Amino acid sequence: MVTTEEILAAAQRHLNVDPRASMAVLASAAGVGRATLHRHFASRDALLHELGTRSLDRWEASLDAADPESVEGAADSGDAARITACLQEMFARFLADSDDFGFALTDSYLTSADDLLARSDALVDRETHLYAAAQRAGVLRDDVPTRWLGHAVYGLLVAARDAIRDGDVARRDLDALVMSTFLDGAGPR
Amino acid sequence: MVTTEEILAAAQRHLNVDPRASMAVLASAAGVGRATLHRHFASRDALLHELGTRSLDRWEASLDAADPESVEGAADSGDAARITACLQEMFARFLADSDDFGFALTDSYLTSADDLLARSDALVDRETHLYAAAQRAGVLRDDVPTRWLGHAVYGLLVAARDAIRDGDVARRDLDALVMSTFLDGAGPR
DNA sequence: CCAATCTGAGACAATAATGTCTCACAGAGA
DNA sequence: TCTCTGTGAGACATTATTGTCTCAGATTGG
Repeated sequence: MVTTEEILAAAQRHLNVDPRASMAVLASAAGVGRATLHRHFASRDALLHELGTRSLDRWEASLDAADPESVEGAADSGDAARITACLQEMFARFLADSDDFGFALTDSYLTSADDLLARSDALVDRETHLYAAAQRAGVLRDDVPTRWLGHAVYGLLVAARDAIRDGDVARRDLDALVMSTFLDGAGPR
Repeated sequence: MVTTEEILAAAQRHLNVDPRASMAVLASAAGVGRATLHRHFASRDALLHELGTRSLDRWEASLDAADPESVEGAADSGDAARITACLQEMFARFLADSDDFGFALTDSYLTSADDLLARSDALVDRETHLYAAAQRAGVLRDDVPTRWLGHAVYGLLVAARDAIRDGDVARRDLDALVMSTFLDGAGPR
């Protein structure tokens, strides 16, 4: 028996490649009849909305894991090592999510529903606060807009997903690679 | 009168937001009747294919501008400054393309047609050679896979597009910001 | 003014997708 | 064996999309 989770995973995987995939295609991609797919999700919109919700849930959990409140405290006390560890943890979770959940942060079904969009904005704000704290603590450079850091992280996540997809980077190296590229860049050591 | 170029630009802009946009939507997005849209592009596939071709043309032109052959030569002679300038030029062109053309590098209509996919692969290889030369010349770190550098650049282009879209970075600062983030990272200066 | 050209609106048939439904059937458990 | 639940296949009406076509009106250029 195919679980709802498996259907969602298959759907996301497939929608990443072909955003126009129909319910019939999504059903067979999940190894399930079209009727069964409709038993899990009344409509295509419902499926997309659930996919968006799951993505935001993961994102939120990753932010929780980074524990922004304690980061704020650490920023005040200048505990750079603590903040670096938080960032590392958060990145690792982002990467893990993009692993087994696909990668839906900016995908189209996120920007379609207002409630998802609002939630997404709120999470962006939370994450931005974290980067701002990191800047104050001297962990991240403060000569660039704080929000740029968030975009750069997102971009590196895209890079990580693509690199794994193409087999250009081993999964076990990915966390360190992303963190190192983010902090140190690609210039000579 | 609306030119084919304007139609393509509008279509790309719209498809970036909603990949499922119908011909009717694309037509009105371009401020044009549906019949007129079909006069420019016989089918939806034809439109998508043209969009993909244009993207690859731009990409190729940017690679040409970076003049990889001379980069190869510079790598051998260790002319780091020359290579850095090539990278800078190429990035600037990439960013300019994402400006007025949208941003279609990995979009779905690229991966659908075999000829576009093959061309894309060839361009990836060319670009990879450039990064490899940069690594040999000591302009880019050589402790990471060469292909990772390409993915990282692409990710930063995504970041740049999003940052501009959200108004988080001024356009005039973008080139330097992307270059600096790529080479130096986001860690403290 | 006039002709040639291009346009948008919309009719049209063909096709694809959606959502609902029924039904036969397989497997699990009593 | 006998339910019982869930499944896949597929029929079905509805709607959306596609691609083609015609036609009246606007624009352009002579």
